[in-house]
Amino acid sequence: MNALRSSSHDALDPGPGPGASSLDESDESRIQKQLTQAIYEHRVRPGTKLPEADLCRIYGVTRGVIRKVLDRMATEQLVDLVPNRGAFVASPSVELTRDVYGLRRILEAGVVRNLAKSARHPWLRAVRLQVADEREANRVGDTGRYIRLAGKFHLDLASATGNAALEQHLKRVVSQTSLMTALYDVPGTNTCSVHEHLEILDAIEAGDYAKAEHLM
Amino acid sequence: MNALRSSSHDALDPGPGPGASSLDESDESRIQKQLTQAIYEHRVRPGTKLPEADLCRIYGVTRGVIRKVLDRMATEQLVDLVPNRGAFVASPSVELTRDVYGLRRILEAGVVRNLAKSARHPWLRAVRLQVADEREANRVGDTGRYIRLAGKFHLDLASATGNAALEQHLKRVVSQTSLMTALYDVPGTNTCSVHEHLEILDAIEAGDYAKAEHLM
DNA sequence: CTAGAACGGATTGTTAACAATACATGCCAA
DNA sequence: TTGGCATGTATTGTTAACAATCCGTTCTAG
Repeated sequence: MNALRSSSHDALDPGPGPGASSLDESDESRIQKQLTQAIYEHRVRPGTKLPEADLCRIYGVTRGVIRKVLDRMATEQLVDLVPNRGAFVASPSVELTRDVYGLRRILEAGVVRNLAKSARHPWLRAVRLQVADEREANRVGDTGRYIRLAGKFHLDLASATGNAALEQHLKRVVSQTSLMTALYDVPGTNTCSVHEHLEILDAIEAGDYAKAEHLM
Repeated sequence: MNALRSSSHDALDPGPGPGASSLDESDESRIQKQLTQAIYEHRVRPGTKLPEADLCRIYGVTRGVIRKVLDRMATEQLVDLVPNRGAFVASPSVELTRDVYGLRRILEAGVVRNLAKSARHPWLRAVRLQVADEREANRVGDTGRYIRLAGKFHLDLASATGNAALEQHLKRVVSQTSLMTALYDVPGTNTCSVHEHLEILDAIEAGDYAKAEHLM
């Protein structure tokens, strides 16, 4: 039996929640976002097969659209595309994991250094509130929400630099990172604790960018 | 008249040179490499239209293949894909140019820092020889070869770190950079001189990584 | 009982025809 | 002349049918 068929409210379907996506968005980007988020939030495990027909039914589109989305996500290394076998949620090797974490350190350090250039940080207040949400989600046990917010924290910092290219590349790396935690982390441990996030914000506010860079 | 039709040995066709690509490579990746290189070497200017039918004739494949390649290159921001209008060689804005150069600095600094971890650099000899080629290409006026080698220099350094993810992301950024020099550089200036490349290698060999990082 | 070949169903890959959109040309009126 | 409008052509976007491949099952021989 296929994992994707096993339930009617499917792991890939975000449901018609209140925070619906914008309506003029193309099918392709909408589906790609939903699928990416499903992988990101560990709702589908690495190695899970993603059959075209199932995705077509779930998202109500034709195979052409699904195929394009899968191809794009393959270039982002979020899915493995095996010829004549289909698409699978990617299972990054340990070597790639090491490399991506190394790259992530480089990018995050770059973020902090860029933030150090500006004296004022008007976004700090909003991010602090979000970290509070993050803590709450973690306390309640809403892992999907927690993972999403924990990732968004880093992307918000990148966004605060105003460097769109940096933000884009970090986004890709953060997505990959989530796959790797799904594979190699012991379930109990939290790789990136709420407390550490608060410490980072404190260091930035205090102007201690060296400390912030180290905490990353 | 279309720029792509204007000549029989087309700017996009690398010709059956001696250094042919491997034969078991898929059409898609082969064509993507050739098109990317054509853009990278400034054989097609930013804004040039890339009609599907022409590309089909040039590379001898069907529209499906071309379409997939163009879509992938659009995600890399090497081409702009305008709905119902077609594909154009990308024309990055000045803001994006600023951002990408900022990101490139971050990545190149990361490369040098990673290189600083290892005491010996057996690849240095080979890269020095390549820089000699680079100088020769520049002297003779073979701009295509010169641009290619100048870019390869940076990618070789990234490759020497052994971090595949870092190398991949830098590759993307370097490709974009080439588009930007085509747009915003005065023709005479060389953004990245051969002399600077030699200085960087000297700094690395001397163990002065701070200097190498600064030169980048 | 096991290994291997053969078959059938299911899934992916490709193509060619069709639909939709945009662009150029020519026409008409002000 | 010039601006707007209609028409025909060229180009892009989509779909559905077809082809190729793989996987699970069954049958057979050793």
